[in-house]
Formats: sequence, C-alpha cells, structure tokens
Amino acid sequence: MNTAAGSSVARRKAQWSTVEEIKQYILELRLHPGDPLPTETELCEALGVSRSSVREAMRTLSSLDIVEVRHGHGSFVGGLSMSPLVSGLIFRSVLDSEGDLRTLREVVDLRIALDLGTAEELVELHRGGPPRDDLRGLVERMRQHTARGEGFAEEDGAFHRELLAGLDNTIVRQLVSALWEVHTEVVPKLGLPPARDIDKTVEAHEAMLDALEAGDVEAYRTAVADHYQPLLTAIEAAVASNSATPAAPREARIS
Amino acid sequence: MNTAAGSSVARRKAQWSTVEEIKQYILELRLHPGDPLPTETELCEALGVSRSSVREAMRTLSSLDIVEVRHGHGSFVGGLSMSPLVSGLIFRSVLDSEGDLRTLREVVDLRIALDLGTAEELVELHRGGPPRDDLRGLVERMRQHTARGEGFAEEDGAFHRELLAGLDNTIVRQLVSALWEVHTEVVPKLGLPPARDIDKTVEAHEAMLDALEAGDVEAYRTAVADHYQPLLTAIEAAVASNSATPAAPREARIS
DNA sequence: CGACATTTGTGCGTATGTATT
DNA sequence: CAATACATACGCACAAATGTC
Repeated sequence: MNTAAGSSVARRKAQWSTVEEIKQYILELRLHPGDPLPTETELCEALGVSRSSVREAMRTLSSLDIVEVRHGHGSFVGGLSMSPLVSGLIFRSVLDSEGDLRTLREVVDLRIALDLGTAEELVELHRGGPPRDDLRGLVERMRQHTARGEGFAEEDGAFHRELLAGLDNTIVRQLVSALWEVHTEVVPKLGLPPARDIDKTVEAHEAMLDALEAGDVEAYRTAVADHYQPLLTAIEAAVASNSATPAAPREARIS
Repeated sequence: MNTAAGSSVARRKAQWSTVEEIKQYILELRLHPGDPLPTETELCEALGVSRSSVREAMRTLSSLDIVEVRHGHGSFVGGLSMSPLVSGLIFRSVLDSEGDLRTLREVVDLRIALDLGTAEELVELHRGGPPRDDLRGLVERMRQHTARGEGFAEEDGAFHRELLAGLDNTIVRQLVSALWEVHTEVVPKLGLPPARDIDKTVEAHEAMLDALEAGDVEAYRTAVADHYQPLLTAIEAAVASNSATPAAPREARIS
C-alpha cells in the first residue's frame, strides 16, 4: 500500500458515496443557492478521498445544478433549476429528429396539458383582479412584429412566463419555461420552418387573454388549444417532408 | 511541452467540448438507448483529450442519463429518462423540508395540473373503449390493504402509471411517474405521517375510474381534486407541527 | 498595471477491483 | 482458474482563470 488507495473496503463505492456526502453537507448546513462550498482540497481532506473523486462528484452535482463551479473562484450551491431536464429533452428531441419528431410533439403536448391543467386556478386568480396590461402590451408587440414580417420569440416567451407569474408554484413556472426553452432551442437545430399562419398564433394569444380577463374557463381552454394548433401542424408538416427524404446516418467525425 | 497538455489552442475549453463531442458522436451515428459506446481509451484518442477529461465528461452525461456506464463492461447510450429531474426535485424537497415544505406541495400541485390537463384527452380516449378492469382490480386491492390497516403505495403507483398508459406521450407518462417517485421518496425521508383519511383516497381513485368510464370530464376533474386533497392537508399539517419546533441547523459531519 | 496567491481544469502514470472469456 | 479487458480510484504536476495587493 505504498502509493494510492486506502483500505479496499473503505474505497469501495467511494465515488457514489462522495456525491451523497457532499449533498449531505449542503443539507446539514442548510445552505441555500449561491452559498459557498469548501474548496476541492478541503473536501478531499474532509471526506478522505482523492481530488479526482471529489472532482467527479462535483461534476455530477454541477450537471444536476446542485452545485455551481466557477473556475478560479470556487464552488457554490447551485440554482437547483430545471437545466438538466432541458439538456435531456433537447438531446432526445434532436436524437429522433430524423424520425417522426415524436419527442418535439410530446413536448408541445405537455405544454398544452400544463396550460389546460392550470386553467381553472389561473382564471380564479384573475377573477376580480386588475387587467393584465403587461400581457396586452406583449400581444400588441407581437402584432407589430408580424406586420413587419418578423418573428416574436422574445414576446412569446415573456407571455407564457408572465401568464403564470401569479401562480405561487415555482416548479410549474420553471417547468413551463423549461419546455418553452426546449422548443425554441430545438426548432433552429432541426431547421424547421417557423409556423406559417403566424396571424392565428397572435390572435390565439389575444383570445387566451380575453378569456382570462372575462373569467371564462372554457373559452380559455379552447384558446389554449387553438394557440398550439399552428405549432402542431408545423411539426406534422415537417415529419411529412422528412419521411420523403430519409437522411442516411452520416459517418461520425471521430473514430 | 514535456509533460501535460497539448497545444494551448486545442485544449481550450476541452471540458465543455468533450461533453458536446460525445453527444455529437451519438447523434451523428443515430445511436439508440442501449447501443454500445467506444471505450474510454478510444474516446481519449478520438477526441485528443486525456482520460480524466473523458471520465468527467462521461460522468456528466451519465448523471443526465444520456450515457449509462456499466462497471467492468463498457459504456452505452443511456435511457434518456427523467432521473436527473427526480434527483434534483428530491434534493430540493429535502432542502426546504425544515421550512414550509414548499417544494413538496408544489410537486403535488404539478401532479394535479397534469391530471387535470390530460383529463379531456383521457376521457375521449376511453369513450367507447373497454372498461379498465386492471384499474378496477387495483382499487379493489387498495381497499383490501386499507381494511388490514396496510398502505398501498405499490397499487397507487401502478394506478397512476396505468391510468395514462394509453396516452401516446412518453414524456408525460415519464413525468407523472417521476413526480410520483419524488413524492414517495421524499415523504419517508422527512418522516411525514402517511395520510390519515386513507379511505377517502381509495374512494377518490374509484371516483376517477367511474368518471372515466362514464365519459364525464367534469366529474373526472372533481375526482382528481378530491384524490389529492388528503395529501395536501397532510402536508399542511406537517408544516404546522414543523413551525412549532423549528430545528436549528446541525453542525455538518465533515469539516 | 503587474506580481502573487488561491482555486479550479487538465494530463498522465499507476494500482486495484470486477466482469468477460 | 488464468488471462484479459475495462472501469474505478489515487496522487502528483502543470495550466488557466480569478481576485487581491
């Protein structure tokens, strides 16, 4: 036992253990996102493992956004965001992109389900409240962009984010934002054309807003369905044109 | 240039690059979950980086379930599941467990939203279809377990999984399963008591099933709300008893 | 601005446990 | 059982980023 390793028992599963130990450290000290963590060297001594193990554990935790590592500065408790979900869904979407775009369609369907599932609470929340001038303004800007033949991804994202701003549910809001992000990241990667009937989408946003302020749940649900329809048909169209020209797997750059 | 590092240009951002390169490799070869990947040594040569970098990249990808590493066997394309989301949500839930159990409540609210948001499609799907004898059997077993004073986590999980089995949306089904898993993993960690009024929960499952087979969307939505009510009140009760005895942060075991 | 300390990032050699053959 | 292939882990040295004086 001259160079490496401690007792063969202790070092077994040292890696899995290290991840859990660091998580325990955060939990037991009640650290919050942004709080500083010990340096890698200190963690090595505290946990009795080598720096390689600590580093791999920190890599795992940082990819889950449980810790955030800043080069030359230190490590901190991470934002506990949905970024791992976003990476995974984007990868899945691109992976079956040459097929039937199934994942992308499913992501859109999930967005629909979330908008429908929060409909009642959202309408109830706006009952008797002030009109949503912020959302009204976003719709107006969408209309202006459309008139100029431009897109309005910025306004669309803001609309769906602000729509749920009053929900008192961070996870739902983060999930909705994450799914929106997946969609907007994947579409350019696949070279999909932006939806054709843009006008309808703007109108659908307005209809959602009207129904919301009118307190009409059923109208809101209908507007949600109408809103996503152009997206779904665009995906279907892309699938049709894709299956016409099935791309053969390219050779990998590496190997 | 005797010991470490290649040219300072080539190794720039080697870390970020390595993860992306491996993802590209999978994408360009159109690999599917379970397909084998090159050994770490081969990846080192192919990407021109050291084993450390490849290992850390593989750690990142494996924690995102994009690759799966089997000890002493090799690396394979991962299942692209929701496991990163589960880890993250469990950690978040436990982290604010000594507070207001906010994350746990939000997870339950998200489950409600998903069940409500898929209500219409689910009812439509069952219209004219055969009765769900499988779900009926699960409810019956729940009732038997309750009569013996036992829990029925197994049957509950199966019920909510099988409920959406016909949905043709893998992501929604995986998300629902993932959230159920978060809930059942977190509750024991926090030592929360199982819901008190178990009978109502069994009845609510039955009511959901009845409404589904009757094709009554509105009754289904009501049953969903009733179903989650015991859970929500249990969480509220735990918050109340928690705030009575606010635990001070313990000293961390390490450091 | 430059010199310096601190901290993370990368490379490499090596030892060891484990699964396959 | 032995040989082989592979993943896991350790330790050190150097590179690069960041903050401070």
